[in-house]
Amino acid sequence: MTVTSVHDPSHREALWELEDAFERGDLISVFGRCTVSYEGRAASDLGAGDRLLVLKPDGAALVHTDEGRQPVNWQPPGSEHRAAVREGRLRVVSTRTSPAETLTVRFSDVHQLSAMAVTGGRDLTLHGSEEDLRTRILERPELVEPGFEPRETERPSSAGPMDVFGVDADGTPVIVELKRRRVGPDAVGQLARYVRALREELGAEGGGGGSDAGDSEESDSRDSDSDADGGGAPTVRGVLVAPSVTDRAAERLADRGFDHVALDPTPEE
Amino acid sequence: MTVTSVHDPSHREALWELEDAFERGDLISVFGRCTVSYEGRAASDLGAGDRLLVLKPDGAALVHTDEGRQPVNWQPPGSEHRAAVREGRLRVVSTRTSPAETLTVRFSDVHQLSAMAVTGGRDLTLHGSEEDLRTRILERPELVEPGFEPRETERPSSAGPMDVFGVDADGTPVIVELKRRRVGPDAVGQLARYVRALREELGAEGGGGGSDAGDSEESDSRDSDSDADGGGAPTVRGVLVAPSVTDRAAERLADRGFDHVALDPTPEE
DNA sequence: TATTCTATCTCGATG
DNA sequence: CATCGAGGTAGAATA
Repeated sequence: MTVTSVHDPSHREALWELEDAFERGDLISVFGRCTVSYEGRAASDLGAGDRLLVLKPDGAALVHTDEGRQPVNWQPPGSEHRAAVREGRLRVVSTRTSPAETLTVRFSDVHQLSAMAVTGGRDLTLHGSEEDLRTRILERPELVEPGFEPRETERPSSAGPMDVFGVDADGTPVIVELKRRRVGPDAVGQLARYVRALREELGAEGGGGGSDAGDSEESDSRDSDSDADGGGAPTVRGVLVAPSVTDRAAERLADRGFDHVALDPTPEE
Repeated sequence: MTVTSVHDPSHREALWELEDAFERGDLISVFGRCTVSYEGRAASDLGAGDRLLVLKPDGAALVHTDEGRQPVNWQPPGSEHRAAVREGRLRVVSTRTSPAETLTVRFSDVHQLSAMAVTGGRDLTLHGSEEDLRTRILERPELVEPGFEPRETERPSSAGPMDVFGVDADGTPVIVELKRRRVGPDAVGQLARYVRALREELGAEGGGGGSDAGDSEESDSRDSDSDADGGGAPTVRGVLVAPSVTDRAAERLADRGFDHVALDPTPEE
């Protein structure tokens, strides 16, 4: 049988089952009353209570209470689990290095322990991610605007890689920033850095402007005012593609002369 | 007994136990072979495999494989769990609204089902958080620098509340930004926004300068060059308190004339 | 290994 | 309800 399970075991019985399960590489769940302490990147203590301890063969450990999506305490994958009986009580310790951290679970009662050998089915297919959005736009560029032609994805710049780079119907360079969900002002800032970087790049190429284009990501009002269509700086358009934007983000988009295209990562159902 | 547990139940038996456990408000764990599908903020499908399903009385649902700290699929607290047998198979569905999302787990085999009534011990005490760092600095301001006097925490500004605001030995205003761990350039940007906001505020108060101090968070090189000690703008110092900074962040700190104080949230052991 | 960015982030505070 | 920021964020991609 793929599952072993003991109900109200003694602490010693629980220890035997745990060690066997570690040996087999099982996925383990333990119900019991316990205290939990953690020390590592931070430190925490949790008093006695009924909880669910999950131990995975990859080294992950999770302590769950009856509330919340997050475990109340945990240990990341790559940790090592050990179990022992001390003073007649089951104790499970999970440790890892870099950073050094330790999770200790001390049981006063073990109510139920189960272990299962896990096989197969690790291939999750997720739809509706930012990559889906990129795919969708490359297949149907007119969703951005009529006449838009994608030229490159992940085009490098001094401000990092742009999501999509292309030209509009007039041949003007367009930088498209993709977000799979509603965005705040930070996304506009990101787009602004790309636009500024490309303006400097094209300016340097065509005429006088920006030197080696290094670090100053946050200065934007150097060649102020004539942002939208070319004074001294070359024209580069910025388009933010996202399902929606916050009010602040909309203000900033308007300030910068950028456009927003409302688009979901998945076709409307 | 606080725990009920069935080994290799029929799908109908599993359903009965589940419904009883829902009724009692138990914390539930189910081992079994299943497929999982999610639809809501995104969409995903997961083929057949052995997994652990955790159902919480607060509505949270977690599907764990043998790897990773994160569940492969989940539903947040506030969802509603329902169970049924369809075509002879146990099916668990967890739904919530706003946003509308649904998690469906279809079992081909149920290996083990346990349910426990959970009591007590929800009071986690965590040490080493950003708040600990703030407390530590307020108690020992000299850790920032000799002569530093904290005046306010969470002082409001047009760029949001500052972590700690005070004055240095010369009476110069100092903005302190706290981070509990190693920081990148983003934290410097955050600090820069506070400093700029306060300069505008003080400038408007004292003399001519900045108008209504609204949105343009990312322009910084307006009164360039004489940043560090007063040209036209009033002098405001920025100090970043964190255990360490990345190279990029260090460059930016130097550019802005800001200081870095290396400090952990907890006293060295 | 270290850094950067995304996430069905989660979670809490706040307007 | 939306927004904002912290997190022992986790996890992936990248240099």
